Amino acid sequence: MIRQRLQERLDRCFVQGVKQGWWSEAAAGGYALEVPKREDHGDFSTNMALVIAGKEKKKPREVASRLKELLAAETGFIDRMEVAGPGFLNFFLPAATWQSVLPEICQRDVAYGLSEMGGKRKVLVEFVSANPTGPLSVGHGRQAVLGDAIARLLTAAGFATTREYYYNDAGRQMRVLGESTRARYLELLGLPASFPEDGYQGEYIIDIARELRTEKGDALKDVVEVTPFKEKAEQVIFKDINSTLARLDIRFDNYYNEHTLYEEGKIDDVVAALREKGLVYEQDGAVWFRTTEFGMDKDRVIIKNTGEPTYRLPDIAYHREKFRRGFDWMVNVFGSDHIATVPDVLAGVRALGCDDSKVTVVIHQFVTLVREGKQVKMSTRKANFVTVDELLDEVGPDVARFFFLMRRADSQLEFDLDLATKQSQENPVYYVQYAHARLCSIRKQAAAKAVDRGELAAAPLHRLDLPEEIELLKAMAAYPELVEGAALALEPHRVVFFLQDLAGKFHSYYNKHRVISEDEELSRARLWLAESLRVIFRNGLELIGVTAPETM
RNA sequence: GCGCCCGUAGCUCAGCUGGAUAGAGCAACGGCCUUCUAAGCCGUGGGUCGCAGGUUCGAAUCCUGCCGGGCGCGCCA
Repeated sequence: MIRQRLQERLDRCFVQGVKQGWWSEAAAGGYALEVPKREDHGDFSTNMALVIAGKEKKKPREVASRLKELLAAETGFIDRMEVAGPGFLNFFLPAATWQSVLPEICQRDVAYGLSEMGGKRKVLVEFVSANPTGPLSVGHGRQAVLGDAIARLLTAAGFATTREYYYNDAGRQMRVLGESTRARYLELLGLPASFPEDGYQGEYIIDIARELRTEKGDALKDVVEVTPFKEKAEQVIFKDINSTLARLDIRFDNYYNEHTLYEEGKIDDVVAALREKGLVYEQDGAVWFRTTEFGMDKDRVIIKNTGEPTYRLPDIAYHREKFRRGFDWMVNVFGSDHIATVPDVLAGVRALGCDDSKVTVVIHQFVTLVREGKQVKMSTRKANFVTVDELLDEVGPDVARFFFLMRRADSQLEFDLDLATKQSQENPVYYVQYAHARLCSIRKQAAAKAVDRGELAAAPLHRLDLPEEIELLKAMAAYPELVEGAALALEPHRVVFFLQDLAGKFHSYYNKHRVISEDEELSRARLWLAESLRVIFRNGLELIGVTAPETM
C-alpha cells in the first residue's frame, strides 16, 4: 500500500520532468521501486534515474538530483531522500507513515492480504489427476499440496478459482489393476492364479481382494471378465485417495472423467478439426498429428493402429474443453515425469485456434525421501513406496503441508523423514505456529490482567517507534504485495519464507520488549501491534493451509 | 545424442524477474527462564554463487560453451 502511494508520486514526477524538458517521454517505465537489502539505503529505493540516464545518455546522479528536487514537495509522506551510489534515489519515510498500516490491518482483519487483482477472472487449477491405481505417493502429496496452495493464493488474489482432478478409469493401466486384483482374489481362495507381469504388487491390492472375498465369497472365481475386479479396486482406491486428500484439507470442485470426452464425441471432434486443417495424416495404420508444424522434432501418434487413441488426443480434447468452459487462465500442476506431454498438448490447443498462452504449467521436481540417511526409492508398481497416508501418520498434516511448500517447485525436495518425524524444536512449522500461539497468549494475559487496549481509533500508535517495531510494521505492510506476487508467480513458497521471517522478527521482539507493562499507554499501542501480527500469522497460515493454534 | 529443471556456507535451501557490502534454518561453540509460552532469544565462526567467456553504469540473476546431478525423449499415462 505504502509502496503504491510512493510509486504514484514517482510517476507524477516523471511527467513533470518531461514538461521541464529534463528528459523525454521515451524514457518512461522499466524502473523498479523496491525495498533495499541494506537498511541505510532507505525504506525504499528506485533505480529510476539510472534507467532514464541509460536511455537518454545523461549522467545518472544528475538525473537523480532532478528527481529529488521534484519530490521535495512531498514532505509529509517522505522524511528525506538521498542520491546514492551510481544514481539510486533512496527514500526514508517517517514513522507515522509506517504506523498508519496498523489500523488498516486490524480493520480489514481476515480480509487483510486479499486483493481484487484477479478481477474475478476464472482460473482452473488442475492437479493430482492421478488415475485410481493405488494410494497417493509422496510425490503426489507434494503436487496436491502445491496445487491446493496455488489455488488458495489465486483465490486470495481475487481470481474465481476452480480446483479440478482429471482422471481416467479406462485403458490399459486400469485393466492391469483389475487383473492384479483378480489374481490376488484367486490366491486368497487357494486357486491357481497368474499375477500379471507388470501388475501392481502393493499390499493394498491384497486388501481389496480380501474385501471382495468377504463380500462375494467365491462367487467370482470363474469370472473371466476383469470388470468386477477393476470396478471394486477403483472404488476402494478412489475412496482412499479422497480420504487422504481430506486429511490434507484438500477438496476438489470438480472431477473430470476422461471417459466423458468419448461419450460426448469430443475426441472425434478434435480429430475432425485437425484433419480439416490438414494437420493429421495416416501412416503405418496409425493417425499422426503434425507436431513438426509447431516446431517439434517429430510428429506424434494420436490414434494407434489398434484404433485406440494415445493419451495425447484426450488431453488435447480436455484442454479444449477447458477453453470452451470459459476459463481465462488454466494452471496445470504436473510432476517432472510428465514434462514431455506439455508441448504436445499446447500444440494441440493452438492448432485448434485456442490461445495457449492462457495455459501455465507448473512442473514440480521429485521428492526424495530420506530415511536413516538412505534414499527410499519410490514406485507404485513395486510395493516399496511411502504413501501420503503413512507420511501423515508420522508427521501430521501441518508439518507435511509446510514441508512440501518450503521449496520452489523447481527444485528437488529432500524430505528427511527422521527430521520431520522428530517433532522437535528444529521444526520450522512449530516456529511459525508458536509465534501465533504466543500472540494469542498475550491477548489472554491482557484480558486476565484487565488491561484494555481500547478503541483502535484512539490507540497511541505514535508510541510504536522502536526500530524493532518499525521493522515489524514494514514487514506487515509488505504482506499484501507478497500475496499478489506469489499468486501471479504461482509460488506459495514465498508465503512460507515470509512467515518464517516475520516469526523471527516477532520472537526477537518478544524476548526484548514486554507488550504488557506498567506504561498503560504504551501497552495499549503494543497490544494493537500484537493484534495486527496475530491477524497476519493467522491469515498467512490459512493461505498455506496450516492451522494456527492458539496454544501449544 | 536431444529437450526441460537444478548447481549459492559442512548439510537443506532463499535471493522479490538486472542493483549497492550475497541471506536463513540446521549442525558446532558460548550465554539467557521468580515477570505476556525457553517449541523462544542473544552472541561467535563459516562463501572463487559449478567452470570459462560475453552483454552494461552494474550479473548469483540475462546469452553462449563446457562440467556435474535429476526427469523425460513409446503406437504407456
